[in-house]
Amino acid sequence: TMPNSPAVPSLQPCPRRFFATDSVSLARTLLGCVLVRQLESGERLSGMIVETEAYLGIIDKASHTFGSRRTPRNESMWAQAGTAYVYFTYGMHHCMNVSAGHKGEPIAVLIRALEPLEGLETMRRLRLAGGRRKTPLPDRELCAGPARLCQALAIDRSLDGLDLTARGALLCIEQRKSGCLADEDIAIGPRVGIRSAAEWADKPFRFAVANNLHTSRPRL
DNA sequence: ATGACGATTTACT
DNA sequence: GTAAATCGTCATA
Repeated sequence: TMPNSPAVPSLQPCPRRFFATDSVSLARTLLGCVLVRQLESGERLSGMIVETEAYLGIIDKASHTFGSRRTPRNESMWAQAGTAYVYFTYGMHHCMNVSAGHKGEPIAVLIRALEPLEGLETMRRLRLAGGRRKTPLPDRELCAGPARLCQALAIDRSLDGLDLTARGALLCIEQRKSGCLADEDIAIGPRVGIRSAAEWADKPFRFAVANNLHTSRPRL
């Protein structure tokens, strides 16, 4: 894809201050931004962020840092804003978050779905390589889920702790020069896959680009 | 050392 | 709708 192709909006790297806010605000402003993965081979994979979830830290029963839990695994959630927090779960899946707030405040935003933009062919190959899928893979399922997008963009624990604002980083986020989405273009609902979190499970901390077809199930 | 669990995905009934 | 796949992580001992 050419640098200023009509398919990709005009972009600029998100600066530190973009991430240094509460996780609900960041979850909303990340919608429409582009997650870019620079492969070691030099190839560029990217997709527009179309679905996110906010995790509010020590008070949030659904958060990995609930009750100030601090372990080697979740250390990146405590790091400065704009740090990648990649964790491994269910014995086979990776999920990617972006830390928010400030250093020492363990809040983050989970990236749940992307609309693929660059490197679709490589994404398809990566998605087939890891999984045990037998049926054909539609483009709208390439990155429709937190573990699916990590598989498609080759994101694993080796990228945990990465500074997304560093120049030339293997992983970074770019924002549209035209600004963030309008409120009416954002769909809101409860977070997915949270057990035993009672009242926190129902809070409206899941956000998606309204009417976008590349989001995960259940649709908002 | 051991055991329970998980911010998921896939296939199948 | 249900269940299996699969193992790092963490709490308990």
